[in-house]
Amino acid sequence: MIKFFQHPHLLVIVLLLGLRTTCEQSIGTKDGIRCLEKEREALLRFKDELIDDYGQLSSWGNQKDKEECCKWSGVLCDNLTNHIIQLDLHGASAPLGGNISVWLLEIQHLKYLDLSLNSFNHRRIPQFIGSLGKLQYLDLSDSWFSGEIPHHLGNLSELQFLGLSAYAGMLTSTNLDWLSRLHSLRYLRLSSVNLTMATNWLQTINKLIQLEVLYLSDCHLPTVLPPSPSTFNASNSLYKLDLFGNDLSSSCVFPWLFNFSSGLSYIELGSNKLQGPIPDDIGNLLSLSYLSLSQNQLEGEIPMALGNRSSLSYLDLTNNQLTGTVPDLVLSFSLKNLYLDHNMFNGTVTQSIGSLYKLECLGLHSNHFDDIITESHFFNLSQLRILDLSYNPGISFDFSLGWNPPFQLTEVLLRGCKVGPHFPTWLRTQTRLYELDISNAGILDTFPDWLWELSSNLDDLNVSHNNFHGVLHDFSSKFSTNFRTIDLSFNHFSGSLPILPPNASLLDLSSNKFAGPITNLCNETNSSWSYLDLSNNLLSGQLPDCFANLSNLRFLKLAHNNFSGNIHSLNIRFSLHLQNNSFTGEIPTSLRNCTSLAFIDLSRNKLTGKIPTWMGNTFTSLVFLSLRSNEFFGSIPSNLCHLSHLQVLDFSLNKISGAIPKCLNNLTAMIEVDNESYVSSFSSGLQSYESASVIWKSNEREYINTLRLMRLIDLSSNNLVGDIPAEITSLVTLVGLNLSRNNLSGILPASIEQLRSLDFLDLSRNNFSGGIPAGVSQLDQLGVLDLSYNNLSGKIPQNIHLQTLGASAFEGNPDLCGLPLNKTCPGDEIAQDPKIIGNASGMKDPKEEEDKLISDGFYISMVVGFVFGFWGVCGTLVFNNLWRIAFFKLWNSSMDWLYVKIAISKIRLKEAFHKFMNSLRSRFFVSENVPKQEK
DNA sequence: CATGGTTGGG
Repeated sequence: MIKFFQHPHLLVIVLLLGLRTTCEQSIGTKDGIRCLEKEREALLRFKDELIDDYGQLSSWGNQKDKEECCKWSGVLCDNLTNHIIQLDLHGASAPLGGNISVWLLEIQHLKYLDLSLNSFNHRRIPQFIGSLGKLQYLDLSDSWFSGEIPHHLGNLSELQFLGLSAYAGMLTSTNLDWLSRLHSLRYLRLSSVNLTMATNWLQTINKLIQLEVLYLSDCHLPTVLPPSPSTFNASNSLYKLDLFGNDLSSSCVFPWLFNFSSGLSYIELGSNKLQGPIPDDIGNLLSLSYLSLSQNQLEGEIPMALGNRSSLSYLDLTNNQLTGTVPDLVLSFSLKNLYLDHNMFNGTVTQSIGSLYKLECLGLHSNHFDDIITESHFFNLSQLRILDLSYNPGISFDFSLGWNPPFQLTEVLLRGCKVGPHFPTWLRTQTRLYELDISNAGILDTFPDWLWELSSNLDDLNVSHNNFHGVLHDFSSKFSTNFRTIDLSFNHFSGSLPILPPNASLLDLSSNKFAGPITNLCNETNSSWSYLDLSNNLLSGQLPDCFANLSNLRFLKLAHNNFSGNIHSLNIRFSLHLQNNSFTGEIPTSLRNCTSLAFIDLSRNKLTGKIPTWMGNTFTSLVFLSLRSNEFFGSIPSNLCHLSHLQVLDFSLNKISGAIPKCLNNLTAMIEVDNESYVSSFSSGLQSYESASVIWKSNEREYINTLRLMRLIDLSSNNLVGDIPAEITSLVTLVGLNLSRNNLSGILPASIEQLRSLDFLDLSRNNFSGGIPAGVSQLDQLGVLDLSYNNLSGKIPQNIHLQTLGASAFEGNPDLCGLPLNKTCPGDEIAQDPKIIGNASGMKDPKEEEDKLISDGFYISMVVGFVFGFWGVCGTLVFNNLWRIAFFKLWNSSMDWLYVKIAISKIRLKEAFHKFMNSLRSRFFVSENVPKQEK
């Protein structure tokens, strides 16, 4: 009662309602109107507090012609009593907002209430909904409610259907006791409700003995031990169970699962932490038609008990560590979908698959199957639509030249299989294709012209990493209007650049032998193009004017060609790579409009002029800026210090003069561990296309994954004067600093010891004087130090790490003394300990030199970055083929690099880390070419 | 029965 008085408006409403009820005959129609006046009144008041931007409730009103509320949209009245029994106000196409008024309580006979897919702006679910005691159906899913689910819903004892799924854990329930009172519940959906604290979830579910359908995906369910069989009282009616994405273990899930009688027909357990073998008991689930155990850590073979059951039509075991052959017995004739991708299966699976005459989708991607596939394998598979045999290096094909397959495929994915040497002619019969990937498939052939006109639905075409040669003819009039991606990269295509589909978004023609000008790019208005990579070809001439019209272009990569002339009229959103061409003139002012650029590489051209001051104010998201090896002059504008996301600044090999700006400490990305701008580009997926070449310790290398950890300032080989501003030493995450080959002078700042992440420090060939600050010996991540050819004096700090860097780091400073130089300081004894000093002559053995390419410190920090970065992006990649492939490529290249690194590393960390990396690698990308681990 | 959204339906 006290609570009641805290809400005086409730009192008023109840009094009003009471008055009406007594004054009114509830049954009987007036002028053929069935609608009960008090219910109409309540609905109008209910509507008053809603926001109906889309006019979903425009039929609700108090005008004379709208009197019949039983005809209002979403309203259903009972045929006999005329009471409103159903309100279907789901907002799939026209979401409602605002507030859910307590006037709803006046619709006391309501059995069905659907408010799903609306937009209630983080409001709480009203407690009073628990007072609509006649409700049998309640759906509040995905309506932007947030907070704790009110336990009052537990009063709805007639409820059979309850949908409360939420967006990304906006709703929580810390204790599910309220749920156990809903004895009539047949359907329950709490997907994405945060149930971290609901340790009683399993007990609660077990009390719902009428339950038929249960969705608990992405709920953060805590792992609990299943109840002991004596207390177990599970529903016999459950037939559909979805526990996707909960990190549940085998010991939690399986014992529980197998206590249900044989009625379960749909089991989704993907993305959990199921480990060990698939239990034989799975064979007791006699009604099983859908089983997904994907994305777990299951090992061992497919149990025979799963074998040949007439009901199974969908089996997904992808992304586990399953081994062995796939026995014929397991392959049920009723299977329509069979996904075994990313496991370690071997043997010949394909013969038995040939009898699965209902098969529509077959995924065997990334296994170790060994087989020669012939026409007879496919004889019965007339329903097949999707065929993915990618990354089974042991699979090859033997089809007769005129083979006419019994199926019409929509997806053909044969990446990394032995398809070649000739282009598979049977594809010519497949006229419904929308995705074709025959990349890296050993094809040595010319490109078949008919492919361009094969299917009007072709979306994605990837023939990269083969040996295609010859000229591509102009088939622009035959292009599929659906083209999204075309990847012809890493082949030997020659001749002039073909006319490209105007509606595609990703076009990669890089690493071929296309030659000559690219003026025919401008034949169309290519406003859909988002990614254009023509790098590593023999293209030349000036850039055509049309680039400014490519209004959606995020990536433009023209690097490593022979383009010349001025760069003009560009309109790029994210990444611009023009390095290694012969561009002349100044940085174009049109770049001022490209304010969202994150990567600019103009290195190795013949560009000139002053570095524009507007750059610092324009590119607020810039991460990478290289003007290396051009003919820029003038001083470094201090405006550049506004580039707070900048990680790589490379102005080396120019004619830049003046002093180093003191404000460099404003480059905050070089202070912070994680760069917001970079991380956001990473999570948007853009990053998976990005790479950048960095000169790292005299070697050019392509940084892809690890780029996000790189922090580099390279101003070497210019005409800079003055001293090193102490401000630069506040860039504490800086990994590389190269100021060599300038005319810098003064003493080295003592605060240099703050640069604890520094792996590479080159100050050689300047006029620095004074002593080497003792703090340099604190830089224990340093892999390369070069202070040679200055006027430094005094004693080299005696520190084991510094001395192992070699004498060459200090030579050319006549007044320096002490180890590792051969020159003893005045008054010092010669006290060499060969074990510590090693080769004091300054000569390093080549192996050691290689080791320092990337020092241990950078390598460790990469691991840290990897752990954080990888997981964030992996989930989105797994399901998007394009990104997945791109990422996979990057992954492999970075892994190769790591293995090289590890092989030559002398650190103890090696073993532990190696295990860790291997477990990751085998879990997610069980793939070929895993280098042997060193003992 | 109840799978669509400003997000996955694996």
